[in-house]
Amino acid sequence: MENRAIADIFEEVADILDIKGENPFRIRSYRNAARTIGDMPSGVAGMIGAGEDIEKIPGIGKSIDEKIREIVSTGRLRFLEELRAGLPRGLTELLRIEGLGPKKVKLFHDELGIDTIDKLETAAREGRLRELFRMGGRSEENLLGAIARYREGRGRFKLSVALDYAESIVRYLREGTGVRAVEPAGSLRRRRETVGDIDILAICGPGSDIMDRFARYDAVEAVLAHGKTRSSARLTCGLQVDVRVLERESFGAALQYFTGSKEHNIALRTRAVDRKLKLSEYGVFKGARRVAGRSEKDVYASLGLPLIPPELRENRGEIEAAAEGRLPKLVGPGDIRGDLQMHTTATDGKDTVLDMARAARELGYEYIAVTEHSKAVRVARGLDEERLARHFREIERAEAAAGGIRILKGVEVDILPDGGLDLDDAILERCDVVVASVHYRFNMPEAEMTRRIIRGIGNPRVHILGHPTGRLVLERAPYEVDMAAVVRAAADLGVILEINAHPDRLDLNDAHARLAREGGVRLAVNTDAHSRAQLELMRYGLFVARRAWCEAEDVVNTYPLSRLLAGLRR
DNA sequence: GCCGTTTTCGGCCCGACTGTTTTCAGTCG
Repeated sequence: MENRAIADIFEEVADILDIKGENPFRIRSYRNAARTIGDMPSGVAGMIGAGEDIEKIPGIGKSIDEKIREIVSTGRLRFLEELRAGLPRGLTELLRIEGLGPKKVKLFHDELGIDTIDKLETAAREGRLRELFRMGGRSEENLLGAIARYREGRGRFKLSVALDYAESIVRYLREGTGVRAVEPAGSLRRRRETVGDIDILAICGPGSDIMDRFARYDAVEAVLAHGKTRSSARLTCGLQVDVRVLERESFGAALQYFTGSKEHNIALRTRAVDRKLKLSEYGVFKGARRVAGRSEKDVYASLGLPLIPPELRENRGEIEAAAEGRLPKLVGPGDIRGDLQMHTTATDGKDTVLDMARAARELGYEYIAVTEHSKAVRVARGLDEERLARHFREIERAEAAAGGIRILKGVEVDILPDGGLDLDDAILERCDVVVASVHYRFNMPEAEMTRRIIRGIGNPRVHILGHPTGRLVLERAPYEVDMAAVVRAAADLGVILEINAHPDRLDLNDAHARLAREGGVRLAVNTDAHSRAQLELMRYGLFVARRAWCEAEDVVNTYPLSRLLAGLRR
């Protein structure tokens, strides 16, 4: 039984208790437990099998411990089945509609028998909802809009898309009159792989035109709200952007608050309460007196903490680590000395080896590895043994011509369905860097895919496992693979796992990368660039590495060339 | 339901906004 499945069961329990109007703190306990289990890197089922004490995990007490054991041993939870018996299945789905919470779901169900989204839509269209207590025509309109958005299923955007817009809007707003500061916040600032909307905070002097200026931004499709302190607009791409104007005295507290995550903020406010303080978006208060708020650093300091990097603010142990002075020194762009996966005109890349090498040198790199596809990747005109050998001579010529950068001879060899590799050992022996990846036959059962990958990296010529789950952000689910088993194998074999920096891949994701790091596996952050310009996508991979708590030491392409090469030989 | 440097009971994060009201419940982040 997967952690995800156990977490989903507790989420459903919480949803039903919510609709039933149960004690909100009891409900929160179930939601906390769901999140804790969903985030855990190792399988709860396995831990129980190994005799570990689940009840020791914070947020899991006697009752939930017993329920987890029941789920793991029987695959079911009687408590949930009893709860379900009391109400129609569609009711919990109604909670997913924006603006609809447990109270209204219950009201609609009790008064009008609404238990599906279709019935809700009909009732709203027929104007029957406005008959109910505290409901009106406006509420019906809003619900119809929310239903439409829910059905469209949109709402999240890739970080790269949102970041491009956010950076452009921030630059644009900073040029306005009377604008003192503009900073993006939200999940964007935490560098989550997808974001739902963009939050921008500003400090303005008197007579500032910032809100009018924002409304005139050329990608704005519709202004949804236009006030003195908060404006909201939808861009033509569908992204919603909120701009808030704040007082300088509370800017740090607001930046902290709007950066989140919600879970991090709740934990932080609890810490404030423990210290007889109150934390809100306006500052840290002792009674009525503000003791911090101007900068984020002050806010954290007033709670006895160093500044916690935004990427870590997920309430996944960062507050405890900060309190104990063991926050990681996160890897950053300045640490990167090279890039270990890229493609050129020899296969499906747009630029030559020499162009790529010169562009990498411009970025200040000491080395790159050129890693063409192998022959199994037909669409990319992948190389066979003979063409790869000829390609190595081109690499040598390019290295001489580029001057001052080492071009490692590499390949991205396919891991075939049976776990064999797509090229002879003899040619792989001649490579400085062998990346092994899966590119087709994704729909295997988990056990088979896990065996395939572990056998693939078991070939001692392989140095790096490329994009280890094959997912494409918001487009293609990862293939089914037991990542904990792959991490154990990589640790035993000394194989490096890749964080593919391409913003469409970001694979490994943050949770898996952290699992790898904690399992003693080293990582490589590679762009998989197919053009010179794409070499600059490195930052997205670094965002993932940072969210995974990685330091420079965890990432092999921060090493000087000699250390890198010494570490690659197996 | 969980938790404990106010420790086995009595707490549990905070404030704004919306739409409906004439004083506020529900929802959101």
